[in-house]
Amino acid sequence: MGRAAGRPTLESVAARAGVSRATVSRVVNGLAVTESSQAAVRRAIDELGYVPNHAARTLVTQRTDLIALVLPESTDRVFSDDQFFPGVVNGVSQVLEQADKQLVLMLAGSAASHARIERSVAARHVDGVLLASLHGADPLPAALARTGIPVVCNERPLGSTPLPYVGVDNKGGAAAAVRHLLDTGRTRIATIAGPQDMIAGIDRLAGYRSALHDSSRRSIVAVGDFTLDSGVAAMRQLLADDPGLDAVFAASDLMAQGALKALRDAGRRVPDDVAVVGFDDTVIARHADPPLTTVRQPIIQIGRQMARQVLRLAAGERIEPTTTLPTELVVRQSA
Amino acid sequence: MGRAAGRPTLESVAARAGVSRATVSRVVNGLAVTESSQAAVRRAIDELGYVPNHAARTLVTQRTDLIALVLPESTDRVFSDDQFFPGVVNGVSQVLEQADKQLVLMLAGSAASHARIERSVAARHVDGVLLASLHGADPLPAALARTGIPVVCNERPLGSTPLPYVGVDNKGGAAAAVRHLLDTGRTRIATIAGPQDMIAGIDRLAGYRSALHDSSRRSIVAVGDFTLDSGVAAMRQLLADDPGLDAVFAASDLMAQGALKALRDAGRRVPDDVAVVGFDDTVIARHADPPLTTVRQPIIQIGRQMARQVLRLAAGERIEPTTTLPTELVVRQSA
DNA sequence: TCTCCTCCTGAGAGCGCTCTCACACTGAGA
DNA sequence: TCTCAGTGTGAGAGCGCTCTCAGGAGGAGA
Repeated sequence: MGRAAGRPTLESVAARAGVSRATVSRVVNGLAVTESSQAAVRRAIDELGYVPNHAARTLVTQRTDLIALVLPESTDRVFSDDQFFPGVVNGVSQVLEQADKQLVLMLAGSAASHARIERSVAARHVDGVLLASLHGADPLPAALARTGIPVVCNERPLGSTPLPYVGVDNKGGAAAAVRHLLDTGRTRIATIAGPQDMIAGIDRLAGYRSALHDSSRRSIVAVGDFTLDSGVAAMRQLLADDPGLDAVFAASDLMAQGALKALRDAGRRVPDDVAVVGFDDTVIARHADPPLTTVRQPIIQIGRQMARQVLRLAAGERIEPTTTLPTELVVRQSA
Repeated sequence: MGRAAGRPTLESVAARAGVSRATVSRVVNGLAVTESSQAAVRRAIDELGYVPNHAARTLVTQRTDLIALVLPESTDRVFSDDQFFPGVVNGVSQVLEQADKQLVLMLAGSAASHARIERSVAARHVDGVLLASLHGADPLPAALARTGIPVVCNERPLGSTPLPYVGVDNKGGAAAAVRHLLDTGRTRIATIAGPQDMIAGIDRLAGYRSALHDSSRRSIVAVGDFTLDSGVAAMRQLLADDPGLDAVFAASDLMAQGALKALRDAGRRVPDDVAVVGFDDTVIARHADPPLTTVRQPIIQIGRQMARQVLRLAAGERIEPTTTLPTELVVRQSA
């Protein structure tokens, strides 16, 4: 081999094909070139096994072909609770793969990692950022927005920074759940709400309230934090507050599962004594005992749509800043 | 501002601090420099908000500071089943964060993504690769090994390519589970094995067999694929094969949960009629009904150790190619 | 005072790519 | 035959950094 050690470069391909570096670059990037040089270059590329040097390209184009997915939950909780993040990762990764971008995962558990992410984004190590699971007080969205890099959130960010987001119809889904309970003859319908510093928590409670309000029933509310244990605790609380309740809408499947457990412990039968509806439609719901009636949200679609939006922004296109995906009631045996 | 538009460069910092580019570079990289230039440079960096350009640095150093985590499961299944991957991601990300590396997530579902990953790795877009959840026939490990890039696997890869790996004591854990069942007076102990093209499936079955063999009991085996549904099916099969069995060791918590369901459906009480032991100690185990006795594997540790090993390799250090982490029996109510 | 060694510093090359710009070449129209 | 578009191509600069190498300053030893 005449060439020096190491990977082949544009230069060596050009030499072999008998053209200039610029022409090889054109072929690689799909620009206009005569049939004959095209063929010569392609052959040289194959023979040499040439692959463009990503860093060199980034240096001049200012594109990194990297998209960050930032999960600002505490590192320990991110993946352990429900199936939401995995689903989002899945959807995101499908779209990025098609666009030939890579997914950089950043877990923003500690303050230190917060700072690190900000630095990394500000330094344009990535072309865009996907931000999931926002809490109310989180300063990260605003900080990232200030860097001027495209940011797309999962759910409408609380606080004053307007950022494009992809959400689901939490309110409509919750209302549909409550209406289902009303339609099946339930009269004292409680809810286990999610954390009130997250949109999913806030809007699902609002949906519950509005549907109940329409039927002039009174609301019975306990608040959890989307975890199973909090669902157990909240259900106990509700039973203590109103032993006569005959239905409960939980703002997550995990909390619904906790409710099932607490109800079983309290000797209530589901759905005979108390009907239970969850939210999310994760695997948990299908495998619960009894299988859970729940509100499905299209998790993978959320990921896909977030990725599509951030790619459009990164490409300089304008986008509709708000996407709301539909939710759908899935009736199983618990209600 | 005197400087041109865009982010500050080494050049502009140097100008402001009244030193050369080389000196600024030394400060940034922590090399020897006099106190006074040190201070001047640091001030200039602060005032300008300078952050090194990653691409430019990569171009010359040949380091990308990126580590890939490749999950070669089918894209749909990766995250949906158990809590294994999330845990690994968590551990990996903790270590990478400390080392100031970024995590690139690559889901290798389709053949196309396989090819894309190989190309990306061969082109040295990453400094190292972490390979999780290998199946027997997977050609990816060998292909990646050929690129000369550091690769660390989760579990000993099947096939002829010797690669460094971080595994757990599957055999010992399974044996401990079976011994516990024997010690508590069980005599007809079945197993729901995992897929036999994965080390975790193979070794856990081997552990079951060896412990049983030592006590000269006969083995009763059904094979699942680590999913809940397969656990249900396998348990039904086992009950049909041997209605008198009084214990079952499942090679994953998810399959154990499936077994619980099938046992309940068949009217058997757990642990009174049939004792059940799982493997993994995921959240599922704690929340099962009854709470699952299971073999804990230190999932986060696996991730951490994999990351540490790949970083060492990437730094040119030699490593012990094999790490086996201990497993531990956690006794709850199901056995 | 002179030499030698040590330590810090700056100049400059070069990493592999893209992209502008000017030039050559073709064929159409005058 | 000459001009003028129009098209493809090559030369060369430059992206922002690291790193080698030579030179200059300062102190120690003769």
